[in-house]
Amino acid sequence: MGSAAGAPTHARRRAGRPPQAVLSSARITKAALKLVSADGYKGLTMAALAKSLNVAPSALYNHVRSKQDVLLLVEDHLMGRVDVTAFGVEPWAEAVKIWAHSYRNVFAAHLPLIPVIALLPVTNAPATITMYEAVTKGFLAAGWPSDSIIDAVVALESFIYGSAYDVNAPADIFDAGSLAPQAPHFAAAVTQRSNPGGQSDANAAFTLGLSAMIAGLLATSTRVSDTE
Amino acid sequence: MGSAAGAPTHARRRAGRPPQAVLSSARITKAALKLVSADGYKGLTMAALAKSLNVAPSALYNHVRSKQDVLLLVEDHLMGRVDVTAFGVEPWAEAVKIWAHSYRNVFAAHLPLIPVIALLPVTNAPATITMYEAVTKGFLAAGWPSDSIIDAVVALESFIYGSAYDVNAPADIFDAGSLAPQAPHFAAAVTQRSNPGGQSDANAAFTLGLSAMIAGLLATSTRVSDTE
DNA sequence: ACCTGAACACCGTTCAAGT
DNA sequence: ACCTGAACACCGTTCAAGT
Repeated sequence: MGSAAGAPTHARRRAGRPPQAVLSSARITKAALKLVSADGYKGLTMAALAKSLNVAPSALYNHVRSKQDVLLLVEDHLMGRVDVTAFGVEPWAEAVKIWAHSYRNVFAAHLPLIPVIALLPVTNAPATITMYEAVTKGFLAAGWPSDSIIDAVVALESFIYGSAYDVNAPADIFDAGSLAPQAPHFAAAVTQRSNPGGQSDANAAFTLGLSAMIAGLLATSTRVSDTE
Repeated sequence: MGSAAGAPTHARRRAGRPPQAVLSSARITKAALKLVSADGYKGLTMAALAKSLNVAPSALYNHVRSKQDVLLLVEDHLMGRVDVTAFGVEPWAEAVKIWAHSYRNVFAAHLPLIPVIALLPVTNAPATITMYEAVTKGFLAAGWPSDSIIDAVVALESFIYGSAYDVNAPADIFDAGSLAPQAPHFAAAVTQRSNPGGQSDANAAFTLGLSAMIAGLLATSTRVSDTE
């Protein structure tokens, strides 16, 4: 699909025309990702996107209905980078860990997409649907009852989205400053955190929470069979 | 604190002046909340905020450095609505559930504040620090080792933030549409979800994930004593 | 069908000038 | 110290006009 995106389909037009700027969803997605890589999401404006594609901003609206549509294109592209290969190969708990780590790491670098993933229907997001299909099959193979799979996946995803934010939290996010004397137990707990500051904090909390949720899901589930 | 916000402190000025529009953090917070209640976060602009306070937009910048500061004021105010009263009264697991439900429900109605909570330091956010102090004391009372309390709280919060988004997801978010035939297992799991569509889905996933994480934290913790 | 150019209705923020 | 008024540098989006 989309393989002929670069091929002009109007060869019957007479020659001698100025070269046509052939826009497409694929080219828009690629250009958007390049802008984000260079300048972050503040650099992803419709004007900048159009400029990078050598068209007028209004030309974009022949291919997307809104900037939200552009974000959905980028989101779906990135969902293809989430590693689902462990499902059906590794034991369920291990596969979930690999998937969750990959999922969090991909979107920790794309925080503005989290509301897009969390709130927009998956319709016309093929890579996202493919990801969910692989995950569902992994749960089914582990004997998960099918009426609770989506709830379990949603719970895990909720934790993953929140954890993606946490990756980007500054090291001093829990520094109470001058108000520390009024919250002595909290301030002490922050100080006594295993390795306070830095990204290792986010990893410690993520690993702890993920292990806990996986263990809890295993304990409360009514799975029929198990590949572990 | 802030009790004299409405009282003019320049009584020595001679009379006969036009009435002064006394701005303050408290008045800005209240006006911002009112705008959000009326129109949502799209209605919270610096211009609208200024208008509702009968000042020029530029006047706001004598009290806040940016719109982010306004959002932080609102966030801290709302954090005071999170119910922490169960800590030290109910058993730990029950107290966490009450706190988590309250926390999620407060911010499900204020999604744009989630990046603010997740990424901005708690310095000068007194209600937020007060909330963390109560939670920390609840964990300590349940025998939680102090070097793992913050990680556990961060893990729970990450899940809460993601779940707040999920409350606002449309009922058809997992409708694959025309792509359903390419993801048969996923589409079937969506159909077989206990009560597909509506907000009860979000509640089912939230309850499942929260129970799992609490059970998992209890199982893997090295708590010394326990009030349960 | 797809693009251009101009315009529209906004944003958050700055700053000289007032009192 | 705190406010006004004007301006700045943007945004996303629309639409008549072209080819």
